[in-house]
This record gives sequence, C-alpha cells and structure tokens, in this order.
Amino acid sequence: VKGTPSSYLVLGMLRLGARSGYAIKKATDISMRFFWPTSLAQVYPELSRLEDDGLVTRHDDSHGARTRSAYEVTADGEAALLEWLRSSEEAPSRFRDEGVLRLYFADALPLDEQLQLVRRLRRRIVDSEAELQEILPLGDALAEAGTRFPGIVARFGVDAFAFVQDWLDQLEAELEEGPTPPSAQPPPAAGPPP
Amino acid sequence: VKGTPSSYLVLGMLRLGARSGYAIKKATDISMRFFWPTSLAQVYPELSRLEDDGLVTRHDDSHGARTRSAYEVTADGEAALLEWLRSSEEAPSRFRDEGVLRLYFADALPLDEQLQLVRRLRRRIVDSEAELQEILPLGDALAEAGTRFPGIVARFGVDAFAFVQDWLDQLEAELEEGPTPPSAQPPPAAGPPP
DNA sequence: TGAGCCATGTAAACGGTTACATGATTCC
DNA sequence: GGAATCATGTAACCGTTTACATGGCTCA
Repeated sequence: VKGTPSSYLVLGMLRLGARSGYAIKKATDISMRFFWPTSLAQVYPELSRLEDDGLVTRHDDSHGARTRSAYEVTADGEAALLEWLRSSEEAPSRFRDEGVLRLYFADALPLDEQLQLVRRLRRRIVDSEAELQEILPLGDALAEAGTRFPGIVARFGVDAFAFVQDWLDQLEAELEEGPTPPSAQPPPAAGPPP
Repeated sequence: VKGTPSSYLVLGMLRLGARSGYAIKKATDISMRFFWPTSLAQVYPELSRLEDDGLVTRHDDSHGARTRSAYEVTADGEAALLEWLRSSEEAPSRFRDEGVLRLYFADALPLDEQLQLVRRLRRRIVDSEAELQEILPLGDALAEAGTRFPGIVARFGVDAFAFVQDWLDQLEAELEEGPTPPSAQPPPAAGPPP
C-alpha cells in the first residue's frame, strides 16, 4: 500500500478530528495552506483510494437531505501514517518559488526597478506572515489539549517569513548603498553559464 | 505571448550566457536546483516554443558529427523577460515541503521518535546548505563581472538553510526540555479539526 | 576500452488545479 | 429573499517527472 504525501495529509487530518472531505479541505486551508495546499478535487478521490486500501472506513452521516460521509482512520491507517512519519524522506523538498527565480535574473533590470522587485517580494511575505499569525492562537489551544505540532508548524511559518523579511530588508539596504553598476545591465557579451 | 515561469528560466539562462539546452539544464542544476529545478525533457520543448514565439533564435552549432543547437535571445525575448520581471506576481509561491507536513502530524509519534524526526529533517537541511555553500564562489566571480543576483540568491539559500537549522536546533532543545505528554499521543477522542 | 560527459529529443505517467455540475442549510 | 457556507463529486487540462532511445566526444 503506497501513498503520496497528499494521502498522508488526508489521513493525518482525519486522525486530528476532521470527519468529512470538506472538513479536511477547510482544515488544510487554515493551517497547512502554505506548506501543503490541496483542493477538494484532490481530497475526494484520495478518500476513495484510502477506503479501497482499508486505511479509512466510511459511514453515512447525512443530515436530512444533505448528504455527508464521515470517515475514520482504521488500525491499518494509523499504522501507515506512523510508518510514513518514521520513514526517511527520499523526496527532496521542492521549494519552487517564482519570487526567487525573478530575483535570480534581476540583473536585467536597472537599479531602481531591482529595488521595486525586492520590495514587491517583501510585501508578499509580509502578507503571508500576517495570515499565518492569525492562526497562532488556534495552535496554542490545540497544544493545551496535547497536540503540539500544528502550533509548532504555525510558529515555524511565522518565524521563517519574518526571517525572509529581515533578509530582504538587508538586501534592499545593500542595493541602495553600493550601486556597483550605474544602470541597467546589458546581457554579458559571453562567458560560460552560471 | 504568454509564458510559464519555466519559460523565463530558459530565457533568463540563455541571457546569462548558456547556449544549448544541455547547458541551461546544467546551469540550473548548479545554481537554481533548490528554487526552480528543471529537466531536459522540459528544456527542449520549451526552447522550441520560445523559438516559435520569436523570443529566441536557433542556429546550428554542430561540431563534426555531434549535433548541437545554439540559441540566442531576441529583442522580443529580452522585452518579454523584462516584462515578466516587472509584473506583479500573481502566482503565490508553492512552498510544498514534505518535511513540514510530517512535522505537522508528529504528535502521533512518541517523544523519542519525534526527536528523531526533527533530527532527520535537520540533517537534510545541513546537506542542502553544504551543497549551496559550494557555489558561493561562483556567485562572487559573477558579481565581479557585474552580474550580482545569482550570487545574492545563493547567499539567500545558504542563510535560509542556516536559519532553518537553528530553528530546528531550538525545537529539539524544547522537545527535550518539556515533554508535556508522557508518551505517544493517541488520536484525540473528538473535537473540531485544526 | 570503457566510464563519464556532452547532446537531443519523445512518450507515458503522475500529481495537481480549474472548471463544471448540483443541491441543502444557515443566517442576515 | 439572498448570500454564504456546507457538501460531494467529475472532467479536462497543465506542468513536471521518469523512462526510453540514440549517439558522439574525451580522457584515463
């Protein structure tokens, strides 16, 4: 019984108390959006697969005319989650960030636009940090109930975004200080790639 | 003429002096692997698309029997790259990290295995930092030729990985200090999702 | 002479997102 | 009455990865 990280996201969210597919998606939007976003179109088929594999059980939980399925993690499911948590990660983290990609090629811009770019990247980070900050209380509440790691991850996100902010502030200052090139950077005549 | 971030990766690498598809892939492996990895199966079709759109020109650069195509960025290509660099980023950065996902659900493990997980994540970061550290001199060399940002991005990577290391060190210390729960954490009886 | 790098491509599979389709319940 | 939320799914598309296929050149 294999599984992608998304399988374990669903499994783990069920274990933490989410019952429906909709609830899994909602919980993910709140707390894991930045590190492992998902969509309903992914959650529902994943739940079916997990059921087929015997890692979760489904029972009907309709209220009146509104249909709803309630899922529970089985013993096999719990075992699979633990095995995954214990396994050494092979898949290296894909950090893909378009902002960094832009930064890498920023020599093509004149200095003032380089600064604009850095500021734009910073603003994006500030916004994300603010969004994450809002969920810190939820983490604290969970921690008092004995579930510590959701809060830890939220703290990590806030601290990491703050770090990037500081770093970009420093970069901005450096760029303002020592404008080595006088203006826009023409493509380098030749020379081996970076 | 639209374009994905990968289009601009190819365009940008050409502009920085890479000439063949192979060279673009090699340059990316060295300096952008952590932030925007790519594969040859992506580079070659992308070059064809860019040529069709008139953003690059291709001319034959075979040596004897070994075939090679050399590409150059056109004026349109340069303009497209600049437009992209100037545009406000809509696509939010996907930070997807399986390590953080694991951490989020680590309450399922007993304390000693939580610590093992944190140490494992840290080791992965140390390795990545070491790899990035090696390319810092390349960035410095480029900077002296007037191309500063590849070096800046390398420094960012090193600093960011160092930050995560320190953060995980602190987390490890915290977990060792105050083991709030005595042993493994059973699934919470009930309660709304996080 | 063989390992390793240079060099180019195609095909299939995969994971994920977006769009589509439908309808109930709740709260203002 | 209408907006927002709860709730479930499917179909099509897209970007990316992995595997496949081929061959020349270089250096130990």
